[in-house]
Amino acid sequence: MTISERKEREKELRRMQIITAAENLFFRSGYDHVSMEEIARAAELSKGTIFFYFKNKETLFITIVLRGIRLFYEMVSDACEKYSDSPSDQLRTMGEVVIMFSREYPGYLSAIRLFKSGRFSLEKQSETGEETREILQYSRRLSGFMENIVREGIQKRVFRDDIDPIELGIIIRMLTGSVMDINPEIRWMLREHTISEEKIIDTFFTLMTSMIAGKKTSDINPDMREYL
Amino acid sequence: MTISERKEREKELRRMQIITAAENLFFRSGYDHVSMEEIARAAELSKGTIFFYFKNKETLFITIVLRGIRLFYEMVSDACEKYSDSPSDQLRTMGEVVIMFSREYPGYLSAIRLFKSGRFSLEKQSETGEETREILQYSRRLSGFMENIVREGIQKRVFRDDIDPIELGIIIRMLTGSVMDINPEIRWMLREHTISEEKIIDTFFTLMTSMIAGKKTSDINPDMREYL
Amino acid sequence: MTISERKEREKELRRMQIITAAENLFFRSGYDHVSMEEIARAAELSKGTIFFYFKNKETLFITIVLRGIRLFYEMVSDACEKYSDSPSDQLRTMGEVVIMFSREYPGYLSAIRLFKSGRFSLEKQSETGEETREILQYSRRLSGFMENIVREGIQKRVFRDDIDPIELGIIIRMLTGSVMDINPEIRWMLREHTISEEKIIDTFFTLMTSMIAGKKTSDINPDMREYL
Amino acid sequence: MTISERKEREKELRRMQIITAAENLFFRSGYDHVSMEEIARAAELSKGTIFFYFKNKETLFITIVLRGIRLFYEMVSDACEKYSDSPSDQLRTMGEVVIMFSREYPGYLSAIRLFKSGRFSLEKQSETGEETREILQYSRRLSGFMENIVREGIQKRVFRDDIDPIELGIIIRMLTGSVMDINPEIRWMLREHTISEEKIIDTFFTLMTSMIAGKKTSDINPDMREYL
DNA sequence: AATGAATGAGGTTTCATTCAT
DNA sequence: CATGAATGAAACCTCATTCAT
Repeated sequence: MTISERKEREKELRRMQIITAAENLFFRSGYDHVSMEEIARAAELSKGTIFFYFKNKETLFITIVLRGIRLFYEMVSDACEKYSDSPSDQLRTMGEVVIMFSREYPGYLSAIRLFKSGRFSLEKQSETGEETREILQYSRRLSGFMENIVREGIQKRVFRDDIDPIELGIIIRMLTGSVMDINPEIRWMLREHTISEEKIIDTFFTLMTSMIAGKKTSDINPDMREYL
Repeated sequence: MTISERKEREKELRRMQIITAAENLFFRSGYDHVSMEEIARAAELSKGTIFFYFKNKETLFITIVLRGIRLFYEMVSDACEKYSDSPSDQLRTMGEVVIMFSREYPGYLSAIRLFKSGRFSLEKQSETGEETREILQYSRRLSGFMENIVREGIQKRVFRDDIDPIELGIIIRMLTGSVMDINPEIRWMLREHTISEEKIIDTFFTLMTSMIAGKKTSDINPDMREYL
Repeated sequence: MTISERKEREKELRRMQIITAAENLFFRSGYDHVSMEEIARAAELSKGTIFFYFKNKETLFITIVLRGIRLFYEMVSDACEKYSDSPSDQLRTMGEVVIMFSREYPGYLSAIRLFKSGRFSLEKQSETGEETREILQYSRRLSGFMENIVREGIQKRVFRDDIDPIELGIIIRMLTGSVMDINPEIRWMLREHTISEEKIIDTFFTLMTSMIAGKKTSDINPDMREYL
Repeated sequence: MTISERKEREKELRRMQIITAAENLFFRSGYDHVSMEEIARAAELSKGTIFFYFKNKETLFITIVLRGIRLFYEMVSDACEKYSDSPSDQLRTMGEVVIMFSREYPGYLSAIRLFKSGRFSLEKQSETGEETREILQYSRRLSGFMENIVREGIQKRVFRDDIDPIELGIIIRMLTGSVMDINPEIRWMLREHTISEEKIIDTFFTLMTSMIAGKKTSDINPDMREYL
């Protein structure tokens, strides 16, 4: 059995070799500016081999997206396990993870963004279905984390309860999204005012926390009682 | 002179004819999936003519981006002129413009996003320089609007003053960006919970306003003190 | 108008240039063993130009098939006009045309055969529809010629009338087909016995004529009267 | 010895397994549209194994052709043994076999036709020599059958003797060939006139028999006397 | 100013065949 | 014997761009 295991391992190695090469190129030049030929050269394999491992350029890319989202998920889920204290802290932790990810792996980030832009969506469902489905799963689980934090925050009366918790959850998601999305323009503004990314993000979370912070119970919207 | 004027007018007309055709196609199918051939057919002109008016496919696209950002700028500046009341209201007004734009002109929005994604950046500077520069100008002016609102808000003591106004401006920009970016995923979540886009956006601005609003220091939630 | 006419003529010339080059290669090596690259080289044009004139390798091939069948049709129709004498003679004339074609243009012949073999049929209907339809038209008209001869032969009581004229027509088509199909094997046999193709074909038509020749009218199958 | 025998048997089994799979695919989709990969999958073996048993895709195909022609030969030779009666009946019998084969094994038929079309001929002689030679042998033996019938028919004075028996033999071969070749076009005509294939073939042989039937001996061509 | 034929580099993909294990 | 990973040549096709008219 060890022999087939070794083969399995080697095959996985080759896959990684290809993925790594492809990642570098995609991250540097963008999906459209990279050819399978280049990927092959970078991986020191033949073009045919690339197509042996990945049916498509698209499939290869989506595999990378999947890797990215999986990585992000691990980071989030690790962080959530450690700090199971106050919802506020969890939220900030989550935000920190988001920022870390967006700084450490900007390539993955823009890959994920391209994937979600609708560029790849529906046509070739059958071919890439496997990975696509998995990506959606992770997305949903990530949403779950967020919702849990919000629900807990409201239950524990540390988050304001005059807002539908679901809406609050969604808005927090939107906001965190905006943090990940520190685009070149913003970056340029920061440079111009010599403000570090760390600083702005810190301020951002300070504001967000204060925004979410709890209110007196007398203000509680009766419709929302059920969530408490 | 009238004869050259007519020619000028006709030339401008042709340009518009092309831009309109290209817009429709780009907005429907995305930059990469539209060929110059198609654009020519849609504009009822020949491929050569397209290249006579636009050096490049890229230049043509950037021209459209410019149109989009100009349109956005007009909307914002119109809105700002009319409602020159309280900074809070101005802010909300601005948000509303943002949302209106993103709903009325989603095509321009994603064109702008693609442009800012770094896909078109540096290589062909010289060729597209003209338009690119203008786009940047509008971007900067838009930032200016925001900064003014924030500055005014702080001066009038309606915005919190415990935050660097520049940072506050940037963060507000980030947040408004996140609203424009109501992506498919968020949209899907909204549908699942039967929450309308209008509702979520209204809530969003309510929250944002409260976040930015000036506070008496005595109101601070003790749990949150550390963040201030 | 002369200017656009000239352009038209030149375009037609290019088409012919390509067709001629492709024909030579297809006839020499067979459809699958010829690449568009080769055709381009042979036509002294770029690959792109070939695809500008012909959407497909398939379309190019079918155009050649159409040329072949058109040529065949002209030959047949010319011959039929000249010799409007006895049906028997018409039949023999037709046979002679068939043989001439199969000897002069064996390339076209096998192209037509490949086309009819079902290799190209249904998948890309829309793309090659135009030519395909025309090919079918010619085929049908050719069948018409044959049917007319047979009908006339029966009416003039020079063909046997104890056979359903429709069946007779079909069989004659099958037989003439077999003449066109003098394949390598048969050819090899002829060489081995030092019999010329002319000789065997002459004999063939002698036999066929005697086979088709009329019978006493008393034998007429009553069911067939209507055709007379 | 039993052990090597078993191995031998198993090897033969594998061969058949491959041939059967390949046949099905070739017959369904045509030589060029079937890949070795597909064959391997269908045979539930690996690609490498296919190449172990058959040097080539071509060799594999030719093996199938050989199978087809062998099968045809068996059918003909069986039929000839049983009905050793009159040459006319033998001829009809032979025709019936031809038709049966073309209806029962259309796949083999078109494989044989492809093989004879010159597609595979000369280049790789050395590699496929063995099978090719055997195919030729069977072909020749089949011709022999035909020639014998004709010779006997003439000797027994039931076939016309005003025709060179060799020529007659060849023509009969051509004709029988035309029956095998009931191509889609003819088939379509038959359907349109609601004539069954059986009917047309019956009529065909009726006509052929009458065509071949004997003449008065006084008409005998003196040159042909030697054959009698 | 307008045309559209011509280009050719580049893209993705397929597949027969080899070979180390 | 059997496997299947690896190869790489060659296939078909697209399209932005140029240029003579």
